[in-house]
Formats: sequence, C-alpha cells, structure tokens
Amino acid sequence: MDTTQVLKGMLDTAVLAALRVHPSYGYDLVRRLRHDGFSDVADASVYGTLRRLHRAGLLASEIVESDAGPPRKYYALNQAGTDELARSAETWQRITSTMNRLLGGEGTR
Amino acid sequence: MDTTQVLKGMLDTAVLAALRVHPSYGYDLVRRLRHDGFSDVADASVYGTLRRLHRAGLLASEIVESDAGPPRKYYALNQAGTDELARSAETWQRITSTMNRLLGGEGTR
DNA sequence: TGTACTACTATGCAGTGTGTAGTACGGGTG
DNA sequence: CACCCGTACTACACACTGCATAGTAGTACA
Repeated sequence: MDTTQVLKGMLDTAVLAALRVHPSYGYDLVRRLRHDGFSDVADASVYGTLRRLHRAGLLASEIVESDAGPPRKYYALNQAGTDELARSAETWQRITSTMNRLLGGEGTR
Repeated sequence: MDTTQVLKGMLDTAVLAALRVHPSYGYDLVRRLRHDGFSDVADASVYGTLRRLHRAGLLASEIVESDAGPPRKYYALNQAGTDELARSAETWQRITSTMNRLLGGEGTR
C-alpha cells in the first residue's frame, strides 16, 4: 500500500480534524500533521488542501500578523466544515470496518 | 470525505486481501467487493487494479473457460503478493491509529 | 552580507478511480 | 430468427489530488 495514494482524500479529513482542536495556519498544520503520524506529508499538499477546503466553503480564514516572519493565514472550521467533519468521521468508520473485515480474512462468501 | 478519493491506494490492498481468501477473476471480485462494503466501486477500477498488480508481479493469472459467458482470467496471489499484502496490512494499521487519534481529537500539542 | 527559519504561492507532473464505449459469448423470450 | 440480458473483459479520455520544485518575502542573528 502506498501511503501517498492513501493520503488522497484522507488529508482533507485530517486537516479538518486538526482544525477542530483549534484554528491554525498552514505552516503549523504541516508540523502538527507530521508529528501526528503523517510524517511524510509535503507542505504543498497541506497548503493546497487548505485552499481547496476554503474554496469549498468549509473554512473561514483570517490574516494575522506574525512577529516571526510573514503574516499568517489562519483557518478555522465554520458550521459547514464542522458538519463535513462529522460526515467524514462516519465514512471513515465504515471504511475501517470494511477494511478490517477484509484484512481479517473472513471469507466473503 | 469522498470515498472515491479514499479508495485510491486502498483498492490494491482490498483486492489482495480478497484474493488471499481464494483465487478469483475480475467480474466476481467486483461483486464480492461491492458486497463487502465498497458498494460504489466501478468495475473498470477493479479490472485496472488487477492488471496493475499483475504487471507489478504480485499476481499469477490463468485463463479458465467458463460455461456461462466468455473465458475468465483467474488471478491468484504469488509469494510477492502475499508479502505485499502483509506489508500493506501493517501500513493500514499505522494509518488507522493515526486517523483515529486525530478524529478522537486528542490535542496534537 | 549571508544564512536560517518562517510563511505562503504557483506550476507541472504522476498515479489512479471513474465514465463511457466497445467486443464477445451464451441463454432465454417474443 | 431477432432481440435483449447477464457474463467477462478491454481501451481511452478525464478528473482529482499529492508531490516536487521553484519562487517571493519577512525577521533574526552571526
């Protein structure tokens, strides 16, 4: 299994979940996600995901000055993002149970 | 979360796992995978995955005449496929624990 | 001045699931 | 016989998205 391919589609959910904890910005999310198990995720992937989710209306954004570099673009879940995260969590549950059943090897007929 | 996107990369593992139970052919795998939870998987995806896995040297194939339609192309795991499946199962474990931790909402710092 | 860290943007490529169409065989129905 | 359906596979173009790479720009420190 190639983690790059598995990431496709899961990164959205991972970013939403990370933002549920508290609003954040790209550079910080990259570090947090890498620390949390997505150790190889590319920064461009996270920035791209944030833009896509924002364009889809799931995130609010706000520019905040930083004292350590360029201004940061903070993102936060809005109601649509919260709802989407809840749906994604359910989907994830279904997928894991399906995969665990398959990998467990119970016959499938 | 879009199941189409999540499928990318997981379908390989799902097909390998299904073939571990017993050798099979495309049309049958489509039905089994749909029955087992991948209800929306397209047949072209499964056929494509089988060709890809075969080309990668993970599957043996054999043409078998059928009494109900055209001949079937049976696929079976070889040693490389068995090994790959074991590796994929481990990767899957890591991914699930990472995602469950994120979705569980434990702070990530 | 130069290096490093921070923070984001832009472009093009690669892998893969999907839609659609097509080929081909056999059996049943009218 | 003509037609449709289920079976079984192939082929092509397309869409989506992660990634590599490069670039811009701010602050800090030597």
